[in-house]
Formats: sequence, C-alpha cells, structure tokens
Amino acid sequence: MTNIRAVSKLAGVSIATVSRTLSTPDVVSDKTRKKVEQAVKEAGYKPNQLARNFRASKSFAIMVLVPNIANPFFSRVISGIQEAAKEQGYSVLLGNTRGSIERENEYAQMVHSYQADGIIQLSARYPLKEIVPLSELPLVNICECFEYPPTPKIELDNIGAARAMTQHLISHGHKRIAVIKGPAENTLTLARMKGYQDAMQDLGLAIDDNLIAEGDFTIKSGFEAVGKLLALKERPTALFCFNDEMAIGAMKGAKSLGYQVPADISIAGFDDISYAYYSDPPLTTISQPAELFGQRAVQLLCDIIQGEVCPNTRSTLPFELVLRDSTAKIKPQY
Amino acid sequence: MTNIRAVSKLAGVSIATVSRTLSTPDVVSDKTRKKVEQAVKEAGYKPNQLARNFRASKSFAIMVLVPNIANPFFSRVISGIQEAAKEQGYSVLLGNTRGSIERENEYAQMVHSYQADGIIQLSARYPLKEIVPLSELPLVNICECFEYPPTPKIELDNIGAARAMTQHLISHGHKRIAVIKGPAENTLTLARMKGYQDAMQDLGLAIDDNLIAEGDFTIKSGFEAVGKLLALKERPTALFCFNDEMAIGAMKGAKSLGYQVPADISIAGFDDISYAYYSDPPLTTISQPAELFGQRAVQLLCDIIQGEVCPNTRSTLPFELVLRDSTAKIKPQY
DNA sequence: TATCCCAATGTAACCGGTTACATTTTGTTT
DNA sequence: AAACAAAATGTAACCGGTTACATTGGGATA
Repeated sequence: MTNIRAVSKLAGVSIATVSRTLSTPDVVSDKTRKKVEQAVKEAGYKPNQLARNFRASKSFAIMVLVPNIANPFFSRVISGIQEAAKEQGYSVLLGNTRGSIERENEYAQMVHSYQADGIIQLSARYPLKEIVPLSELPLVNICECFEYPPTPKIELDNIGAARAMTQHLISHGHKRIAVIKGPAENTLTLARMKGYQDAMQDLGLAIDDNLIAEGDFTIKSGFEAVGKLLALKERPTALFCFNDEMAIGAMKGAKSLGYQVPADISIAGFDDISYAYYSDPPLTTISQPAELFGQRAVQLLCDIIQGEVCPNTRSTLPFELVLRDSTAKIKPQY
Repeated sequence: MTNIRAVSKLAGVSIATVSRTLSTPDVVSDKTRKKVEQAVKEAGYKPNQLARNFRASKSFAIMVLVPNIANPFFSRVISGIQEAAKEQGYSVLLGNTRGSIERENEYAQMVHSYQADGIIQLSARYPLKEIVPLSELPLVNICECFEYPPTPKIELDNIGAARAMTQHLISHGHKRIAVIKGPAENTLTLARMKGYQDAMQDLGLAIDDNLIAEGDFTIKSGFEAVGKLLALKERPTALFCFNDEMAIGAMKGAKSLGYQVPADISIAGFDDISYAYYSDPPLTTISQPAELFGQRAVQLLCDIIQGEVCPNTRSTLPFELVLRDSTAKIKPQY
C-alpha cells in the first residue's frame, strides 16, 4: 500500500510537501513539484480519500431519499442529482425508502455519523424523529414538499400546472371533468386539486364530488378508479389524472370497458414520463424539468453545507403543457 | 462535537473501554457497560463512521455501475441491491454511467481511493483501463456480462429464455418469426439470438436474415424497426423483441400502420417491466428475477471483499415465460 | 558583507476511532 | 493469606492524510 510517506521518501521531500503538491501545487517550487509528480507516478500513488475525508470531517457524499427509484420521474431527478454532484466533487448515496419512516430515519441519521454531508429529500416528510437545526442536518426538500419545519425547497408550480391542464380541457368544451387524484393528504394532491378547482370556478363550472376519485399514483389504482367514474350515471367527458402512471392505467381501463380515447373520454396525465409519448393514444400531460430539479437541489444543498444561510428558500420551477392525442374536443351530443 | 474521549470522561473510564462497550460489549463488565451506555445517551454520542472507516480502511460502501437508472429493469435490480446491502451494513453509491467509458472508469477508480469497497457492474464492460486482480478491484458482474477478464458473474439463462419464447411462438403456428434484437455485439443480443436460432433450427424452420432487425433497447428503436419489418413483401406473423421497451414501441408502430396485435402480428417482449402488463394488449414476455439479481450480487461481492476466493464463479438465474394477450395463434390464411 | 524578507520546505500535532500490549482487579485454589 | 489465572480495564501507538508553526535558503537592499 503506497501512502504519502512512501511517496515523500521516493521524492526525497517531506510528507507536507507531497500533500501540498497535490492539493495546492502553486505554493511548491517547479523543481520540487516535478520531483513529487514523478514519484507519485512511479509509486502509482492514489491519495486515500477515507483519510482525507476523516481529516476534513466531511464525507463528500449526498444522501438522496427517494420513496421509489423505480418511478421514472424520480429516476430522472436522481440522474440530474448525480450529474451535478459529480461536478461538485460529491458522490451520491442512494436511500430508497419505499415509503418507510424507519428507513428514512436511518438514512438521515447517516449525516450525524458523518457518512453523508447532507440530504435531498424527494418526499413530503421531515426524515428525523426530532427536529434539528439546518446546520446539523443540511436538507433540501424537492418535488414533493412539506411545510413544517420550514426547509429550503424546490417545487413545481403544481397549482398553475393543474389549472393549465384543466383550462385546456375546458377550452375543448368539457364540463364534466373528472379527476383521479393521489392520496388525500398528499401535498401534490392538495396543490393540484387547488389548481383544478381554481380553473373550474374561474370559468363558472360546478365541481361534482362524484367526479373526484382517489388513487395512489400507481398504474393499478388508475385502472381501478376509472371503472368507478365510468359507471356513474352522468359520465365525465374528460379525466385529469394526477400522474402519468394512473393515466396509463385509466386509459387501459377505459378501453377495456369499450370506451374510445379520446372520442368517448379525454384523458390527461402529469409528469410526461417516457411511456406517455408511446401510450395509445399518446398522452396529453404536464412536463416537469426533472433533471433541473436535481441540479438545483445539489446547488442549494452545497450552499447549505458550506454554511450559507438560506433558511426557508422556496423556488418554483416551470411546467410545460404537452398536448398529444389523448385529449380532444368534446363529442357533440345528439 | 461529542467524541469518544468526551464520553469516556463522562463515564469515568478509558476510551478503550468505551470503544469496547460499543463494538464488543461482551468483554466489558455489566457495571461498566451500564455506566458507558448511560454516558453515551447523556452525551448524545454517535460514533464517527468516517473515523471508523478510516481506521478499518473500509468505506462500507458498494459502487453500483449502471448504464441508466431510468431503465425500469435496472431500477428493480438496484432496489434489490440496496435492500441486501443495508442488511450487510453497506451503503450504496450510485454510478449512473450513461454508457460512458470515462464515467465507468472514474467511478471504478473510487475503489482505489477507498471510497468504495467493491463494484457491481450491470454492463458488459470491464470498468478499468488496466486489468487488475480481483483483490484490488472486488467486482461482480451481473445481468449483462463480459467474458474477459474472467470475473464472478450472475446472469439470466438468456439462451433458454429466448428459446422458450421462440418455441412458444412456433407452437402457435408461427413460422415467419421476426426479431428486433439489440446492438449487434451486445452480449444479451448474442445469447438471445442463439436461443432464437436454436429453437428455429430444432423445429426445422429456416432463419430469414431479412426478419432480423437491430434496435438499441429503446422504445423509439422498436417503433422504427417494426416499420421496416412490416414493409417486407413476405411479412412476419410474429415478432420477438429483445426487451419490453422495444416491444412497446413495436406495438405502437404496428398499430399505427393499421395492423392489429395479435390478430395480424403477435408481439413478444423480454424483461416484464411494469408497463408490460398495462400495454394494449398486455405483453407476452419473459420475467426476470430482478431483485434477486441484486441480492445475489451483494452476497457474492461481500464474500469477495472478505477475501473468499471465488474467481470466475458464474451463476444463472431462472426466467419465467409470461403469457399474455399480445401473442396468439397464427391467423389461418385463406 | 550584514540584514531583512519572503518563498519554500520541514516538523509534528491532530482528526476519532481501534486494538496490541501492559496493568490492575477479581476470583479461585491451596 | 499467598499464589496464580482469568477477566476487566488502561495506555498509547496507529491509520494517512492536512496544516499550523518552525526552519531553512536565496535574493534584494542598505
């Protein structure tokens, strides 16, 4: 095992000089630098990052808490996180929590044992049992955010996006617009419901509670929910699902019940996952800048780790309404 | 910052005793153990893992090299890895390589700077420029495997699976069975082609090179390839795609050209991703034990890290043929 | 040539644990 | 009570870097 002492011996200098050559080469004379570099090469020396990190009391790692990496939207966010982290010299530790509070807590604790320098939480829950100050738990909350305790967060304009989608459907003549939302208390559900309600009320349309179904963001729940909605006496002519998975499930459900999309019912999603474009018909949806979420989160987290005070920063990223073939003008009633 | 010395002072014992209480409690007397535990609680002491790891020259982290985390099959594998790693006291470092040799190399180097104890490679490429012995680069190669240098690997029975799928199609009367394979030199492509060819030859069917199209495992490539196949004078009656994404793309392509699935053409995939069940029609495919891949890989890697000699182990995991509605008996020709 | 200054380099403490070895305490046997 | 073994605990070195501070060396200036 070649360590810094071996290199220093080989180069005929002190270990301090070797260290300086590697971390602050400009304070070393040209002659010495060359000697050291030669010795480093000769010895095949790679600094022990474990020792460096230990000395610096930093792990240079970011813990990413994600409910489910299999979710295609989350994987894009993580991809963005990794890319940005690499640029900043950080590595990415995976914390696939599968929604478990215990797992979240365990992974978050790793900051306290110096295994991670900070956390990016993709879920609307503070991941520790006790609330500790930001300086003790550098944390950035993105995508799906909690309000208390106040924490730097990056969100989509969910209200605006849901309003835009609802307006799109209304503009195509739809009045009975159903919704498959997420779990009732979910923050995404609440924001998107508000956008839906705002749009409906703005345009003087009544909100029929029978048209609001609850899903859990899985394909299956969309499949099941659409069945109930289409069994209503007064059927909806449009359906806004709060994510693409549920929309894909709903589309399949509607088709299997003999309805045509969009002729009989328009269906819209949210997220613009890659399957949205390839569904049959291609899904109208809201596109989110997933990779950008990751990049911004890393930037913000690095600031916090460096001790910059940005408590309770909240930024909002823009959405894009992606119109495809799963939504259309309402069928004229004869 | 409470360290072990603070705790030892509080408990009125030496730091060695504190250390022993935490790592080998059985060699400490009951009375002392209680004193120390009390002090630990009182001080809110959490051992500094950075220091432990440094002392042990181990990071207790596994680097996972994956070409693309957004791939739903890979995310299931990673999920399995994480679960097993957690049990063994390892954390998971993400190495999303996006197919770049440089990135693979960079991430793999982290083993040499002690930032990871070993690597799980999900891609068929040795990730370092120079070949080093297993003891210097504990590596397990899974799912998509390379032959040289010899390395412990865990694979699916790709040949058998492709043979089974081909036999399934043949048994339904298909003779002109097209394939959308992956990139030509890809090891999965080669193995699955072999299974396809074996089955065809076993049953005395000719292999028409015109029916072999090349894709790159993306939805888009499946969409494009199916167009060419259906433009042939002698059209295939069945199509075996080497993954589900391409099958989903092909299905969309076939439908958009006016063909019905499976009435006009049977389409099969490989992997059984969650969208396979919800495609229209549901996709016949091969199911792989993705999480099991991850678990086995972690187990094997831990053995290697612990210095157990298992060079060139090769294990094969079983597949399952999942029959759904995208494949059917050949349409009788009038 | 003596003096001073600054750049270059060296020495050694330090980070927070683990553990080999030394020492003390406890318990057992005669 | 003495002698001894075994168990419990303490002391201090060590892991491999970084960095404060000390020292050296060379050039500029008087």
